Amino acid sequence: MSIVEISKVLANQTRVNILKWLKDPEANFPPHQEIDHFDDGVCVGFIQDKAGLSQSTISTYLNSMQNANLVIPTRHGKWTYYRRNEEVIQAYLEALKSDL
Amino acid sequence: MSIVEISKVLANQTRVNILKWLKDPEANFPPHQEIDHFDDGVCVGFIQDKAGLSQSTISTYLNSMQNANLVIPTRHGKWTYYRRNEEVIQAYLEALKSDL
DNA sequence: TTTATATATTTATATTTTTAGATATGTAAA
DNA sequence: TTTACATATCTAAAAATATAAATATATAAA
Repeated sequence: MSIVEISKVLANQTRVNILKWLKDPEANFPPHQEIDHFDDGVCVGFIQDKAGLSQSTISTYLNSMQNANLVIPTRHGKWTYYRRNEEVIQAYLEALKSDL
Repeated sequence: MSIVEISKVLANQTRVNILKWLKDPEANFPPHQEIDHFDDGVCVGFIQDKAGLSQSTISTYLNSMQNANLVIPTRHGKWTYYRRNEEVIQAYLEALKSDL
């Protein structure tokens, strides 16, 4: 986990928004139909609709966020759900607080 | 002060390094000759030497950091000294903690 | 075992960032 | 009032990023 790598992810408003939205899926997304919870996060399609960008762009963003370990993907059938990786996010905040 | 704007500054190792170095000028830079303190920060030339990048690059970096209000410039004679803007840095950490 | 759907990957273009050389500007000293 | 020096700005090229269309892949349903 590097400050610079994670800062690069946060240097884009849509990616920051995605992280914020995933803090409270119930408040920010409609209920899933396949499953009745957000335990594994939110499916890509919902995130795409909310962000208003193309499917490929959102997939690329989620991939970069996953590479930085900021989100965790879980596949259920046809869908991939993404949730926040709270430990890494917290570690980043701590690293900033002590290093920066 | 926006999370995205400041994150863009932090998305570069040299700029992060500069902020870190400015936390402890005595430890990271030789003493100034014109003045005998670091109260207003460190002159551009010292930062440039330490970073090992060109003068114009460092000047550009410092300008972008100043635009984000992360550093404060003070001119003394021929020299410009840069110091951290602790309030903005702290506000950024708080914003991240609550928003992110 | 086709077909439909969700997501990922590839390809491509436009924009932004990085970086430095050249030049300009501000200031102090000669 | 030139000159020297510190820093800023301008210009430009290379690299990275943003973004989407097209295509591929994975999975479930028909």
